[in-house]
Amino acid sequence: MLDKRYNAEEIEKKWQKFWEKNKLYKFDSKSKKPIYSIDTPPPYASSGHLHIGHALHYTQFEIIARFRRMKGYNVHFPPCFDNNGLPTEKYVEEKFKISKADTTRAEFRKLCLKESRDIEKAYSDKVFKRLGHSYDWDLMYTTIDSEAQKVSQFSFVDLHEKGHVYRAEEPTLWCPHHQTALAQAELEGVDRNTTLNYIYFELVDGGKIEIATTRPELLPACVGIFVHPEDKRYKKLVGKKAVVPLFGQKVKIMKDEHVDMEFGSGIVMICTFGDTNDIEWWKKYKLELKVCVTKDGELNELAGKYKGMKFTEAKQAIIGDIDKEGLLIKQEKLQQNVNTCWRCNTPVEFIVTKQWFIKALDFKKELIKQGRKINWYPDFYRVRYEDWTKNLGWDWCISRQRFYGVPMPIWYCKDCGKEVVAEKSELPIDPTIKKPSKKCKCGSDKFEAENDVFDTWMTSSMSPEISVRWLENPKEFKNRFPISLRPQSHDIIRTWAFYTILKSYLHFNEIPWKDIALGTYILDDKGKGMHKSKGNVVWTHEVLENYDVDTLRYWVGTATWGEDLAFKENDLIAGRKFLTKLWNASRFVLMHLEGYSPKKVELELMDKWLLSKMNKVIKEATDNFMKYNTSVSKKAVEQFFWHDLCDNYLEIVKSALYNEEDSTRKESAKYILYYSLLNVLKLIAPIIPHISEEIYQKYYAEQEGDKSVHISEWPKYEEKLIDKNAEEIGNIVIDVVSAVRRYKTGKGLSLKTELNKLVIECDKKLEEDLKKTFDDLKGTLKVEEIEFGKGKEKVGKVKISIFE
RNA sequence: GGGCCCAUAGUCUAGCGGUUUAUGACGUUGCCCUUACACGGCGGAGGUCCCCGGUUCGAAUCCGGGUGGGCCCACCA
Repeated sequence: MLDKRYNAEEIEKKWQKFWEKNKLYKFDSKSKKPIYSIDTPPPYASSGHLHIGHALHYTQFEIIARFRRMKGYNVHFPPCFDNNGLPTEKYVEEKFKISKADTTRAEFRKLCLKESRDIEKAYSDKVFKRLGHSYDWDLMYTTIDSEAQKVSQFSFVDLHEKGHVYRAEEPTLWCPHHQTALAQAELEGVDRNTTLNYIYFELVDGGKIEIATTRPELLPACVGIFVHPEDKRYKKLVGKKAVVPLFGQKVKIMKDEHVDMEFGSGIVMICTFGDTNDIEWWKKYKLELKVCVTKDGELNELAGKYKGMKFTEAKQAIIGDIDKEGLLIKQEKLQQNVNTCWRCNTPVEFIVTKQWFIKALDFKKELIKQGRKINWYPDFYRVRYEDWTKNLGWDWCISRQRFYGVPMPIWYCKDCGKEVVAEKSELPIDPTIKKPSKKCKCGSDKFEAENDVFDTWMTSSMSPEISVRWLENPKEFKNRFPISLRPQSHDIIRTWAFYTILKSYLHFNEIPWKDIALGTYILDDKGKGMHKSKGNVVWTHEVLENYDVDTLRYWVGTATWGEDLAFKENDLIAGRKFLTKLWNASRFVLMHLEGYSPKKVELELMDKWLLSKMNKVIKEATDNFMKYNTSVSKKAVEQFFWHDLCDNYLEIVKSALYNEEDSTRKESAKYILYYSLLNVLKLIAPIIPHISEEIYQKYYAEQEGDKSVHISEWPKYEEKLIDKNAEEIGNIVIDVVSAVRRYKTGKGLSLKTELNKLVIECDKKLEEDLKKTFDDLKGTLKVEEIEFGKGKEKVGKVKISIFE
């Protein structure tokens, strides 16, 4: 039978090995069961990445996988890693103190790949397996695998054929640190203080105007000036020309309603490019293009003597010179929110480069419609998706000037300049290594390979297709798409969710998944986001040094999907206590069930009471798991187990169980104990799989004939076992028990103190049924005699009197 | 500036129109070694259910308006 203490470490390892060895969680492609597939988020395979928040989020949907498996689904649950992206590249650069400029693309990629393989192994063993996650490891994929690359490139080629991609020379969001183009979704706003400089511009025909700017370093690229059409102060300026200080170019003054008369002097200068507004007006009024910045964030020859200076340096130098010329009027402090690269927080610039785009703006309406076909949990996050989609301002820029990533399968003809996109059949391909299979249409066979790689989301947005092997098995794919569930975190709705929905729409005119569930977002104990840079990160392995895996998982079970949760170590204690209670109660129950096999028997009233409650709990737990309300489900089970089963039912049947003689009471109690503990184990197994497996294996596995509790059948709700009458009588019994306990405790008496007589006064209609529970009551309360009569103290629906 | 979410005892949380004199846990406190569990049991104390209006016979629960927090987005050159 069960040991006196639950030895977590040993038991966790034992069953993890058992599950792995028996391939318990293997997806069965031949099974007739309905499929439940999960589009697992590929975690970054870069070191020091997975903190307690990841353990929380990944375990959260792992619980769902376990539930669905028991509920009779053929669960398709692949593990995966994202090793294709800037984090890996940056990490390798830092670790080996090299930059992508010092090495060849092939060499660099090799280093990246090795690094991520090591980390994947470490994460698999030390995080995911350790947490008891039930992936089918044979389904593992990573985003740099050739299959993933193939899907990613295939997607590009397919969309190119469909006319949904284009290459354009456009002002593009640019990260001067990473030296690459970015997508709108990769921006992060950062508040900062800056200086608003008021500068004089001289007018060509005499006089001067005042312009306020935060970016004086862009003066060399100034191509126009705007005032508001209704602004009385400046109406007469429209059509005139002004001279840009220091740089001398003459620019036209124009009018546009977008000018804010209240801000600064009410006159705006346009530089190519300081912000999105500049781009808008540049396009609208077909202004000249003047580029004064380089790709690494310096000024170029257009800036004359300021050439080679970094922006901040140039800003100071230029303002200094303007001041010297007596053109600086005043300076004001200004709170500003600048868009920065989300990975390095460097403010982004707009640089005109040739980049590849996937069309998104044309499909806004359809994408919102697609979003509405998907079930969002919680539902309100759909609004966030719709807001993002509605407000999109740019098509998706997918080319990145980086090394480590999926190569773009394109060449350019050296003679006619036309682009040649790879054939679907030759994917995956690295155009820098292989040449096109055909000549260019112009007859030339000289090509230049595209050196860019895809935006990492180009691959991530295909995770449903990769995970269910779209290209490997297109026939099967049709049956498996859309996927059942996308679990993800809410901060990447605008990227991962959006791009995935977009891709699935463009390729298949289909939604990628039926459900999308937003996991719990972790905060530190003070309610702030966890960031390595803030030093407030809690690591999973640290927590596991002091707490068992199931204790941690129990805590995960209390988290609500879609809400934020502050990590407080104290909250883990509840789980630890629960495990102890479950262990001890199981010891008690199994002790009495030794050698027992369930047989149908006549049930007593209190048995029916428990059965009725149990069925309600089964229904509640099941319904809530179906809706991803893990915590509600868990709470219901816990309540039933701890209070109804342990505190009340076990105490009530205890005297019968310890009675040496076999009795019908003992038999019916055993029958109830058998099923109530079995069902509790099953209902809680998805959340705390190790301890429930241990208890199950010690007794139930043989009785029930299942290899493991985790592939056993989920408890069925039986409406015919809901018994309102038994519940009413049972609740009265519990009230009476509680009152007598209160009486004894109030007098400082032990609960086993014997009492002489208990008198109950109740509705005559209830007497007959209540009488049936007198034997249970006598045993539980150690009372000699119970009778109906006048009661003194009101206890719920009845009155009682106690005689010592 | 726009959108979304949240607000319940010292802390976390359930309830989301009447079944509630608001649930459970952590913490706190008194009693009890009760043939599973003292890592426990039985009790107790602890709450203007953020504020102001409204709807209703009835509001923690619905509506409107505040206040405070969080998140997402936009943005002023």
